[in-house]
Amino acid sequence: MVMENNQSFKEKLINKGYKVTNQREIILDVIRKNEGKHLDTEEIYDLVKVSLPGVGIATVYRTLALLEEMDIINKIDLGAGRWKYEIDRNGESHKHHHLICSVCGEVTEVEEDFLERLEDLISSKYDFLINDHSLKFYGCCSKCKSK
Amino acid sequence: MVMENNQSFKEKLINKGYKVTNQREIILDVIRKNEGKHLDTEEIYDLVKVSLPGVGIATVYRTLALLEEMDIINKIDLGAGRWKYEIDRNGESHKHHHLICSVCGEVTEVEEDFLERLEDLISSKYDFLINDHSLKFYGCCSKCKSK
DNA sequence: AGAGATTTTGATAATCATTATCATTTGGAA
DNA sequence: TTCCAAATGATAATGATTATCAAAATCTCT
Repeated sequence: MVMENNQSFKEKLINKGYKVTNQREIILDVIRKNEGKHLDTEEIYDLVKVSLPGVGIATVYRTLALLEEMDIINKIDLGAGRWKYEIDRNGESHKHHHLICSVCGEVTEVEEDFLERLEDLISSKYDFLINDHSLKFYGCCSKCKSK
Repeated sequence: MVMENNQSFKEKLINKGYKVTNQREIILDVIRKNEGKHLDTEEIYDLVKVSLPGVGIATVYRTLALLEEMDIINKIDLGAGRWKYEIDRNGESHKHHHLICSVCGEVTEVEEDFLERLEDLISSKYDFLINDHSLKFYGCCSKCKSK
């Protein structure tokens, strides 16, 4: 029931005056063990129920909001009403882009950032202070192309 | 009640076997007259009621879906559950980006596209056929900066 | 370890946006 | 003008998320 690298999570909860509960540990564990997939709330709920059959969906919503507030996870908006949760990597989540396959829905991460020059141009031309960006490419992944 | 440049809209409706109604003409007119603003369904509904007090919200939803299907408007996903409708410009809607102010919510269009080189890199490296992209910058607009 | 104060949880009601249903009205061809 | 299919408006249904609240669990203090 207890998993790797959650000592710091426990400490963070205690430091903020929150209580350490089985539900919170298991929900974070499910997100950690499924990095790379893009799970929605219902899918996280189903996976948590494997370890904790009596868990309520409201607890999943509450815990996801808590983890987001604590900067442990980020809610990544994929557009078109789709999103996923992923572990926060020291605020570096904006350093990658997403390829979203319109056929199978697969989401691939592009671990690069070529936008610095464009950001400089835009922030001077539009007098806009850029804090973050989101870049998504929609199309057809290699697997679906070959079918 | 009748407005400029809706001849082609009438023709398109007739060509597709749809009927020309006051509701459809007024809803498209409201969207045309408010280009640049980013209206959601409720705001469009309120503006349509000025000319057509008895209109139902369901008709607004139905007509927006119809206009989208006919490629007359595009639903632009701004992320974080926000979106706007804009007139389709021959499929060139992806040729601009959006600056979204986190303070006042203002949406500014950036009428440029610097992503061609990046698209080439990504499509070869990831074997992904890119049909469209979405690029959004989040931050603070000039008006909010000066406050 | 046990009692007590407080937080968290699970069940479920409430909410909000959107979609479906259906009787009535309307557009447009004959 | 008549007639039928399509469109509309009112409202019920839906689905996702949030709020409520009594019961259970956590953690502090002894």
